[in-house]
Amino acid sequence: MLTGMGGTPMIIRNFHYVVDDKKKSRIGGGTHPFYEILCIASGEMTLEFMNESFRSGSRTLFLIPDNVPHQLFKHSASASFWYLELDKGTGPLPGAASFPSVGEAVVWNRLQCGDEALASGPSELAGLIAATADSIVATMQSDSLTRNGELRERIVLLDVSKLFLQITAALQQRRLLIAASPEPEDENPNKQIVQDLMQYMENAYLHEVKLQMLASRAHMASSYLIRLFKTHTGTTPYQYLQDLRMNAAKSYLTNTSMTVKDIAETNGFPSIHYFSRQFKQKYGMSPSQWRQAQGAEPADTESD
DNA sequence: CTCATCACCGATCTGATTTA
DNA sequence: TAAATCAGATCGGTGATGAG
Repeated sequence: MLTGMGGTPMIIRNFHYVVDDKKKSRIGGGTHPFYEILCIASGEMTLEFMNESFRSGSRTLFLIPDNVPHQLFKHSASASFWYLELDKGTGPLPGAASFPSVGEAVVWNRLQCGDEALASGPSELAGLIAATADSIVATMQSDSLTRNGELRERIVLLDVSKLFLQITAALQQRRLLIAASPEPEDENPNKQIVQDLMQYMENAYLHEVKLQMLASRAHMASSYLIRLFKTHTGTTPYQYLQDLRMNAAKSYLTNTSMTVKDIAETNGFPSIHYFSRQFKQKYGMSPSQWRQAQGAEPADTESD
């Protein structure tokens, strides 16, 4: 563990290096309260997360924030990857680093699927990030540190903080590049406001989000905000929020045995009644019927 | 006990209009 | 002409209730 200046420290909950050559395409996923760093070492895989599919090959580093449902699929005959699960704790991270938000993780994961993936990216930061990721896995697998688990954890957590700082720098650099490019759309301050609100909702969708909160955040009337939001995204703020919640809930139905009531509460729905009705409206069947149709395990009394 | 449905009330959305 | 507001329509959110 890493002792900070106050609060509970960040700790490593789990590390695994996986070599998978089985036929099954779905090789992992679910949801858990730990921040996860996932690195594909070889093969081609898809991460499904926040209603997006991120398909990428080897030397890719994905970020999966805590409590965000996700699934991992393999496309090549064999694949190897490692993942590190972190309990965030409440204390500060070394070097004033911070865990990338859900919105930042989405942007980062998108970059991993494009030309700027870890190994092939044009920026030298990509090389530094790859080196830090290599350092993490090397430390976790180091024979000489097996007898001193606490020291190994401290070294890895320092690397994790360093990795987050490097990723933050890469995202900042990316933002500067976008700001400098002459795309007329990005000069529109309203689009920036809408993007800010989308990011805010991606971070806060598990809690109560009121239109009035969004309106005061954007410094405009709620009715005008809805119009603006729809112009840029094709959907309303509330609908966007509901989609985030519904997708998260669907993943819980598939990957856990939690009751529908618990899933509704966990994903920001105000009541099971409302969740159930919305679900049926959207997918044509009740949550429990949908779960059965997916072949997922039925709800039990123990929640996950 | 869990989940689904119904009816009512309030929040959200949209068309019309005004303002700068 | 774009930005902003208003008022009415629509839909989201909640409590009560019943089925399995």
